[in-house]
Amino acid sequence: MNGDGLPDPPMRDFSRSLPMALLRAREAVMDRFRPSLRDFGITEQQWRVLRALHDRGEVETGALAHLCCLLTPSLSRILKHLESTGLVSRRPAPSDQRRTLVAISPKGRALLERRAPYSEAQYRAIEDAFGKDRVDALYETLENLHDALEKEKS
Amino acid sequence: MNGDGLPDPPMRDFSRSLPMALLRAREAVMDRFRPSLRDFGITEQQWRVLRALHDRGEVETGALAHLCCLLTPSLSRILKHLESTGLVSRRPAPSDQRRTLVAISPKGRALLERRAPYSEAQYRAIEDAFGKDRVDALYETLENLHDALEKEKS
DNA sequence: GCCAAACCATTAACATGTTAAGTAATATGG
DNA sequence: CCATATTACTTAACATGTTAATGGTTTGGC
Repeated sequence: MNGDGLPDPPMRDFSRSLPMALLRAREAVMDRFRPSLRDFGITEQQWRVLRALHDRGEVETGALAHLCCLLTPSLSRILKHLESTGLVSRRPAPSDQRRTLVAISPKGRALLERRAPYSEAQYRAIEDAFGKDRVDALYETLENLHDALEKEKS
Repeated sequence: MNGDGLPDPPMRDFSRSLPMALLRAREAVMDRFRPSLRDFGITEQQWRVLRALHDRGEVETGALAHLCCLLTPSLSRILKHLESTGLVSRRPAPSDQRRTLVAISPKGRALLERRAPYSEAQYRAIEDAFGKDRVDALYETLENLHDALEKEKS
């Protein structure tokens, strides 16, 4: 009871956890990509960083974190690692010494282009297994959910 | 070029990453739940464990990991922590000394029941923002995607 | 120009994710 | 029975997730 004379609403079934449902689906997808990531000796997050820099060119750390869906403390460590292995380079922004500009190196670009076909092959396998139209619809649903929840934060 | 005289297919746009789309949506959802988790001093993963044990009673470690979408090394550390704070108890299975049975304690159940209303309130807010029918449809899509990708592993 | 506030990145500390190796108990073939 | 393989869980090692604190930079008001 909760003071109004009515019982508390029952706790939802454990199977109806939205974070778990999203996580489970994501893990099923990642299972397809992990083998080639492992073969190329990089992590999922490192791949995201290389991928973003390849598309966008030189990017500030904060913007890069947002693009890759990483928190800046995580990105800070990841960049330290990628820089030490020569896959990216960093330099302070000329106009604002607080900011750091990050760019992919030729070595990083080469790694990206070697793995890309393996990644694309898995995307095709996923579309074959689930249907390209359903995958496209899922992208849209997920973006709409994200937007609906972000909007409320104002 | 790749040997057949045709150019490699272009790399997909960075915005079309299924792992990232699932992660972004999940983060938007988790942003709603993190404040109360923090207030009650437990992590998302610890909550999942308590939630599963509340529903299922005494469960073996391996089965618990599967239920909570955790890897067994992670669960091993989580259980050590939950046991040290008195929220769960462990005992060897009588029939097979390799197996460990885990159960929620009264203290764990009390914590669960105190936080549950905050969790439920956020589920209602999410359904209000996105629509209950669309949330239900998303659960089904995610489960179907999971099943379609798992089926191929045979 | 000066100082407090805001900003950007990093570091710190603890918890979990991921893969590989280790340990103890049980099942299995001979 | 016994040696072996298999199973269930734990440890280990390294990378990331999460929150708080730190340390330079810049901005804005004065």
